Order: sequence, then structure tokens, then C-alpha cells
Amino acid sequence: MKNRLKVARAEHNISQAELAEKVGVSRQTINSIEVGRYTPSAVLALKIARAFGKMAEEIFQLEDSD
Amino acid sequence: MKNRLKVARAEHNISQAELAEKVGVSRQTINSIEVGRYTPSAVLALKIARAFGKMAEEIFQLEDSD
DNA sequence: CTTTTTAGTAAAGCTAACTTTACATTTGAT
DNA sequence: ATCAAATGTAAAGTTAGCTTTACTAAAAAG
Repeated sequence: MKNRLKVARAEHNISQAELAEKVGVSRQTINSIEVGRYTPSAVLALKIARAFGKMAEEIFQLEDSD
Repeated sequence: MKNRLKVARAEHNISQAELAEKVGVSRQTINSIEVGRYTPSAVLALKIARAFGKMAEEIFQLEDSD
């Protein structure tokens, strides 16, 4: 799964740590998702999307490999 | 997390087994998600939404408890 | 009423998501 | 050039997502 987290954070000018706090996970979790180390749960994905005022699909996109 | 899987399946008139096959998981996984036994991964949530031609948020909704 | 399809549930096992702690590297500000 | 903030990564541990097999119950079709 691809994600546009880095871009969305840049648009909103917030750090990984700030996003983490906003959605209730650790900073490392946000970093790991952002760099593609793993896929978030649907709950976390929805919270992240909501934090940016976007649809989940605008932030997270399926790849052929999924 | 709430979900509208049962309704979406009814609209599309497909069984849990058919949906499972479409998105590449076991029938039990679909059933478990539908009855709220657990939350899907973001990948699976996106695949399910796509299978119904809807946005993830139309099928899966955050609750206060999330 | 009998058969078939669909749905619900359970146990055991495996892998991936997430945590905490901790340290190294990069970037930005002064 | 220095200090602070932000990012990247790692290891160890816990929990949740998902699988397979298997059985029961409900609903639909005949």
C-alpha cells in the first residue's frame, strides 16, 4: 500500500510526533507507516485521514502487490 | 469501528463467501469483520470498499470507542 | 419435508501491527 | 559551528488480524 502521509503532513505542517499524538499512536508507528514498513489498521487509517480532513483513499492507495 | 457490510452486500446481492473471494480473504474473515469480531487492515478495508464502488468511509465508520 | 446454500462460531497456529526503550542521523535555527 | 527538533531505525514483547479445519444453525430452494 502506498501512502501520501509525508505530503499531507507537509501541507498541514505537522511533525510525525504531532500526528501521532493527534491519532493516539506512538511516533514510531507513524514513521513506520510513512516509510512503508507496515500497513495501518483500518481504524488508524481512518483516524489519519480524518486528521487531514481527507478521504482514506486520498491518503492510502492500494498497489498491485496488495 | 462500525461497518455497513451487511447492507452493502445486500445492495449488491452477494454472499460473504463471494465477497471473500473477490477481495482475497477467507469467508470467516469477512464474517468476523461483519459481526464486529475484529477490525480489518487498511488494505482489506480499501479492497472491500472498492469491491462495492464506495469510499472506505461509506462502509467503515469510526466510533467514540476507537 | 429434504437438500443445499449461507451464516455464525471456535480453536490452534502464524504473521503483522503496535508498544516501549534506546540510540544514530539529518535538518533547521540561532 | 552549535544546539535542538525531527526523523530513521532496531530489538523485544504483546496483541490483533487472518488462516485452516471443522462443526452447528438458519434460510432458501426444490
